[in-house]
Amino acid sequence: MGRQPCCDKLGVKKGPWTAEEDKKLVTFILTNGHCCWRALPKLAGLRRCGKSCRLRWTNYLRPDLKRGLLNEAEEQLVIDLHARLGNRWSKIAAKLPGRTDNEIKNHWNTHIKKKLIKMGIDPVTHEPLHEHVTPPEMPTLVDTEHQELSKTNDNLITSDANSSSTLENNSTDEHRPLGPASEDDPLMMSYIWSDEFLSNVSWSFLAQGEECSELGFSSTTPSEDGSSWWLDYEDFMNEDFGFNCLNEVKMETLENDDKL
DNA sequence: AAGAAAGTCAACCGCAGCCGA
DNA sequence: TTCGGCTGCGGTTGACTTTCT
Repeated sequence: MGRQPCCDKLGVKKGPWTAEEDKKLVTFILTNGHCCWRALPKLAGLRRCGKSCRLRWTNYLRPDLKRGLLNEAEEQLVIDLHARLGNRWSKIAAKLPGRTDNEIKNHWNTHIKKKLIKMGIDPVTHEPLHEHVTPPEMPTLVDTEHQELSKTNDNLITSDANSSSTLENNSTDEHRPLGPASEDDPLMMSYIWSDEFLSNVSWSFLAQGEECSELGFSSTTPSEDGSSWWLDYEDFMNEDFGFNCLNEVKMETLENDDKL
């Protein structure tokens, strides 16, 4: 017998998401929120399982996500948190605004792990791998790491409002994108955050409002300009997700809109 | 230029925990 | 208290890209 599959396997698509699917998912969530992931694909017209939708949204489509590699401050924070929490990636991700557990996990496995090993530190225990091995970097990290990290972490963890800017300021990557439509993003993301798409979202607000009320979702009043859309979206995100960093994203987007 | 090897990361799988009936 | 459904989490896979030979 065994466990019931999370979704009906028949007719459920797997593999990479297409731009069309992304558009459907984003439009639906922006319009309706995610009531329950299991029902969402059907309601959104997607041939995906709810799990897949949730993952796609949380790891890639969420508007508050930072794109690009972790900067040094974030990396140090991950190392410190990993020393305390172990492989609890979601807990670690919770301390890094705009980062996902999957992203951090991948970065840990591909970059940080190797970096630590190279420095003679066991990435699992965070202890020196061999007592007699003291590479040049070792004293720097072992002796000063916790002092520095403590300072860094205090800044990063305790100040929600400043966390993003702190990270940005510490970043060595001058091109780190602030908003979702960054130069690193694929064309689809550019489209999603383009005026064309945003106007389509407004269409969706109008078109699906009736259906939403039938389903018991909260429907948002559509608006014709992008700024108002962001205000609605911000409310939605704050209420449903508790996101605070949208102000930054919003401002960035609005600034870009002004420039265009 | 071409094939192999290594690196990266999006996505999937299955388990654990929570919650309501 | 037990059971079943749902969500979230962490481990893993595999496709794609980049680097090396």
